Amino acid sequence: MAHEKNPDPLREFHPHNHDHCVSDAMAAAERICASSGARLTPVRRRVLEILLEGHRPMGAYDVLGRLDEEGLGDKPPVAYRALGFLVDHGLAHRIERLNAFIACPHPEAEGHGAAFLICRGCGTVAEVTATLPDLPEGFRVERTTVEAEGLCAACTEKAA
Amino acid sequence: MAHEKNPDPLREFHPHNHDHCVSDAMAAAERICASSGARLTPVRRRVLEILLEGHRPMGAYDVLGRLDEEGLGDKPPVAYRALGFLVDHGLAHRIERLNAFIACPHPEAEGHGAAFLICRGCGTVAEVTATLPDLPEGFRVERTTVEAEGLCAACTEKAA
DNA sequence: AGAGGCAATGTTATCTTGTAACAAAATTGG
DNA sequence: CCAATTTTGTTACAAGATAACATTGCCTCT
Repeated sequence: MAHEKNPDPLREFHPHNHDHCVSDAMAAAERICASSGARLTPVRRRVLEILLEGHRPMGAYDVLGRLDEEGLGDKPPVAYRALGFLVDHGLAHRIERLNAFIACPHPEAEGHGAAFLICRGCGTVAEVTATLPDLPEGFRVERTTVEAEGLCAACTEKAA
Repeated sequence: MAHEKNPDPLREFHPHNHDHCVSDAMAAAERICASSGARLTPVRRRVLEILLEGHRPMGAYDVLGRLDEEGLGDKPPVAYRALGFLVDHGLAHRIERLNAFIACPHPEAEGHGAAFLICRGCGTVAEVTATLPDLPEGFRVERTTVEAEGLCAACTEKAA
């Protein structure tokens, strides 16, 4: 078999075949856009690749810098629009604590409540699924932001 | 007895005696600072009052505007420093999705995981306690951000 | 009281992040 | 092909946040 259905939820914190992540996620993005009719235009596709290759949260202006190097645009709305598209379609997430964006490693599994583990040592962010516990009744939740900052295993050891 | 230990967790969304919230929270803040040796200086105290009176998330510049009206300062660091102090001491919280700050209604109950319900209809924010579900092992969580955006009961009715 | 140290404030300037608004081009659907 | 819609290009700014350094006030020790 080619790869597991449910890989290590913290693989972001370990060495792993990252090209694999990139190609898998790009293929998933193509499928998602094809089936929903959304248009994965060149800039949008490239921004997704940049996020995937970066493999860490990137600010909108970091992304814009990359686009500029490649002649794909140098004005803020270029980056913000592409990032907005990716977030709207579940292909990327915004990390509120960091004012940054990260590619979604498994966009086809969406609908789940995503949560993010942010290592303050190495800056790595892992996306995990975490259903919120019961909140009080009488409030209709539409979207959640769940982010946990702390230390990954490797950085915990280094700090000890 | 003067008041309940555990009032309606969603009281933010209902009419309630708000002066009561303010005086209770200010008294709690005084106690917390006194016992920890932190100094609740005039600007810090006034910023906390402003947040409590506003009773909703306020941007740093909203707060600064109020301070300016009162001759307490007109430069960004004045507001950011006071807000930073309040957040560090658990007297206020930062709402990441809104780039805004809100007073903590029950600062003496801290240590809990706070979560915020943000109504996109009326802009009201309620703080509730919510313990995060089990995240994967191997990551030491130090701080969490849990924010849920949606509609409160009143705004849900209005929209129907 | 005076001196030294530290916490808090005052101020300047700048940096980062994000968006409104409108014109031009490309794509889609009839 | 034409019209409608979406996407892109661009200008200009709004909003949010902090670095750095000077100054003031507060506490403590002798």
